[in-house]
Amino acid sequence: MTIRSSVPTADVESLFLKGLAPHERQAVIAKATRRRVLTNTVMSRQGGPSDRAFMLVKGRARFFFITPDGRKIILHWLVPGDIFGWALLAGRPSYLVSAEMVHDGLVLTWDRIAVRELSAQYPMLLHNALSIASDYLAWYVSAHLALTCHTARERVANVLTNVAQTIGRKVPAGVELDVTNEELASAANVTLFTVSRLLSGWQRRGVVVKSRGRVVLRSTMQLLSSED
Amino acid sequence: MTIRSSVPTADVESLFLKGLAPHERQAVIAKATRRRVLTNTVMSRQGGPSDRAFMLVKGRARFFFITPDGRKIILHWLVPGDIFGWALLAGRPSYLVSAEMVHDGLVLTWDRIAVRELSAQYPMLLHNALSIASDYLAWYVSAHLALTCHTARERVANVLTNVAQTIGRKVPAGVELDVTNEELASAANVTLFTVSRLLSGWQRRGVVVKSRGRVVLRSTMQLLSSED
DNA sequence: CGATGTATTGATGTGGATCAAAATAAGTGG
DNA sequence: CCACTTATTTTGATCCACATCAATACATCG
Repeated sequence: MTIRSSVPTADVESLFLKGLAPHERQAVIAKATRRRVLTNTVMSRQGGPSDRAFMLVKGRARFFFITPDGRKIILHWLVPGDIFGWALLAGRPSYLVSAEMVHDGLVLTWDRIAVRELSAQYPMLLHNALSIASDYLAWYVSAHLALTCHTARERVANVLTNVAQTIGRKVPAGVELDVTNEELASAANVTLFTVSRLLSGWQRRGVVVKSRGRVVLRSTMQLLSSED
Repeated sequence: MTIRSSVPTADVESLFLKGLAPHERQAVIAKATRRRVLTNTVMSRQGGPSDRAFMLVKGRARFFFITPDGRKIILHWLVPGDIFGWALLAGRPSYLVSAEMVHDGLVLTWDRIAVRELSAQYPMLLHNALSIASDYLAWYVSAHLALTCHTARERVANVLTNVAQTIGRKVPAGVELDVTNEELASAANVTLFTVSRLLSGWQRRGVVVKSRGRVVLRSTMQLLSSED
């Protein structure tokens, strides 16, 4: 009765497990509990006690946080193989941001004890976590850049291309994304209205096709070019 | 001829060396080369090949990066004990941001080989690096928050209090900071003019005292309160 | 069919950037 | 000590990208 027989978790490409031998991966995965999670489930909560680490196996999730005035800021989408909640691995008492499921899926969960044992036994995991952390820092540097010296149009365009790369589906007409205006607005830090106007402009110029809760990107990028 | 006899590097409180026994710290430090560095020296350059890791022993440094349109964005001040350039530790080919000295000081430098050996021998270093990385992520989350939903006044006030905590000197009149308007502007992401106007307002209300290249914070914080 | 969430469109407002010009301060060399 | 240069700061006038507000239209579903 191997793990592989029940779910194909060992097949997932994960940066976190990179450099481990197959039997080591098995050992790491064996220490986790598997759990189905539904859309909108919040796995980690910003400021909440960090007592678990997670790996997304199936489905989609994303990081977000809530501002003091109650707005929701979407940071980053997660795909299978990504880990989150590793505040625990870093010895941090509480989670930095919240993570929620955006489609039904499957996650692996390690508790405090498992994390301690694993990181002691496989230093490679620490190395991989550090490497992932540095990827996030890179993401943040570019987000910082975008916030400080890109226009609203540029930020929305960027979010669209990023989202297309992570959660886009290829369809005959282009790349299809399941996102609402509100989500785009939240990720690009603009208002609903600005997103609506920008998308309308792009649709008029044939760059995108809109429908409720969905956008199809035709050519990936003549989103810029300043005319309306 | 111990390291300690030449410079008191082992006395520096460093999160990076936390949890190591004294003789282990010695071993880690022994693998580094010590170097005096002058003000304005750029230690790591954004996008440049990451072939060294550093620890600041004496003096002040800071992270910054240059935007495509040539503006300089100041991110974070460094104090003795802080490490930087650990893109290397994370296996990242190039530095994420630049780091420059802002006062003369002293740094420890590890080359690629030393870093590889040390991280293999002392997994605790990886753990500490991960912990430091998560501190930076926390900083970035709050910076993101500030950029998206704080006013110019709030951001400048925040920068002032942060800077006061890291590079402030206590003087009878309050806390003295060596910063120019331009530096504050760059860190708070506002223009020189806005900084000037805000500081003037605060000085009129007796919260700060200004002189060229220097600010004295009297009471740490009635910087807010919306009136001019 | 109404009910509810999502998207559009126009009118108006505003925080802070941008531009222009001058004042102040600190250094430099005669 | 003064004339001269260069860096830093100030103050006012103007402008604009985008938020905000208000009203309406469209989709989807039970």
